[in-house]
Amino acid sequence: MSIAELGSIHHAKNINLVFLIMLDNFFNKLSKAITLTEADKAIFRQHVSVKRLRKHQYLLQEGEVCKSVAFVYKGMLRSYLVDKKNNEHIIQFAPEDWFISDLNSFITEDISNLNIEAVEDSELILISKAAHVYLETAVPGFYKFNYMQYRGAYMSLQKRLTDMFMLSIEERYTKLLSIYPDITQRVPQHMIASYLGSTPETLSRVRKKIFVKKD
Amino acid sequence: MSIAELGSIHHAKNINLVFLIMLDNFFNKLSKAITLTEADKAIFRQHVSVKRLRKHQYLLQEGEVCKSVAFVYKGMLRSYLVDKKNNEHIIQFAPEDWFISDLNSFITEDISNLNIEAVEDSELILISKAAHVYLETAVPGFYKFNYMQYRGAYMSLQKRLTDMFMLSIEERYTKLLSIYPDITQRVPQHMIASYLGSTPETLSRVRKKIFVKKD
DNA sequence: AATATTTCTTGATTCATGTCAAGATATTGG
DNA sequence: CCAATATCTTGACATGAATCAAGAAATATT
Repeated sequence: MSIAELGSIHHAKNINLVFLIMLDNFFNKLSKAITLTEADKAIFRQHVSVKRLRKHQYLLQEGEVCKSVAFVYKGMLRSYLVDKKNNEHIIQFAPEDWFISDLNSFITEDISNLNIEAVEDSELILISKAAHVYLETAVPGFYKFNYMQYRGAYMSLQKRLTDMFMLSIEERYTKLLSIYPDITQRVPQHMIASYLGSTPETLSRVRKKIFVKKD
Repeated sequence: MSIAELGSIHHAKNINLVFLIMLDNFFNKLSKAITLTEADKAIFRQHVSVKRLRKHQYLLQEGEVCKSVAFVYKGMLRSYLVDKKNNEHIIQFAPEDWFISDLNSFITEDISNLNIEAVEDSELILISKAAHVYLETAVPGFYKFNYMQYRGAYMSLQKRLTDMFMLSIEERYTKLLSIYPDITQRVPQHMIASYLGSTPETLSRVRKKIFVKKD
């Protein structure tokens, strides 16, 4: 649903207000890294759209091309892969203020093997490929933002791979608990297990062990 | 050794020539993604240095801050971590035409937990932190190059994590063989095992199994 | 060429974690 | 509020890969 469409339906005023509030969050996120002028914000307003997803609905299913980058205003999404044995492997969680997409598919326009699904009812701001390309030239700060975003994402992923190599499941779990207590509480444990590269049973046993320790 | 220093020692002409040849490789690498003017190249010549490393020498040892990004002109480096049990875990190989550093330490200037070591006698072009910052503004194309470099590195790492989740050691090994036959031949097998998140013994058995299949 | 060092292979054993199954608990929807 | 569904726990067992150890092969060093 683009802003143009929003303007044409009932209660346009309220819905526009919601749209503007959502965008404010988005601008705040960008403003932590770059400076945005009012003119910049106006350009964004014309080039992004919003989308609502109920729990279990998909933003992207494997086999499709990833057509947009999503900024999560409300709710939470997850991206995951399904292997030959039908096991899910979670790549990323994206709660409020995070971005999510299949960058590879988005850039190359190849078919994605990733699923991106709402873990909760969610509200998103979407930036299409065309908009993304346009915005990077129209708003130079956005180019800079993405530069830092990619660099940061690379460094985080490096850390995650390091943890996979260096830490036991127990250590990885307690680390996740301390860094993202929020996510670990909002998401079923079997998804945490999947994110950590383990199984629900094993994580359950790890938790039992941790809680015995603390008593 | 900076170009200025190079100019002041014996056989300056020859050494300068080597320096220029090394830089040409570096410029070719950049030119695959961006356009470099002669003026740009001149700026680079003034802000990068060269370094030779004999096999087993370090570019970076854990506990130090990563002070430069290295472009490998000749030879090969590896970056790796050492865990509590003194096992090495290889993060990256960097043969000719690749870059290597601990990006995290380089950016944040925090102490690195990574070791970067020459696997073969190597010749490098080094870009210091100050030079890197300067070059990104003095040569806008370099900023753009790094944008793409980080984005690409992120996508590659995503694939590697995916492979760790989805593929067996055997599959990961054959995939590595097909994508980087070069690296797998130049490096001892126990390092390949480490890169794949396995042990020398297990990789040896995997290879045996693969070769039996092919007969 | 000879010796030392590194690398690779193979067997025996151990161990962590996955798998399967069943029941308990919690959550959601009519 | 009850039924249906999803989630979590626990036990028994299987299995893949790590570990330990020793010898073979290859490579480097003098």
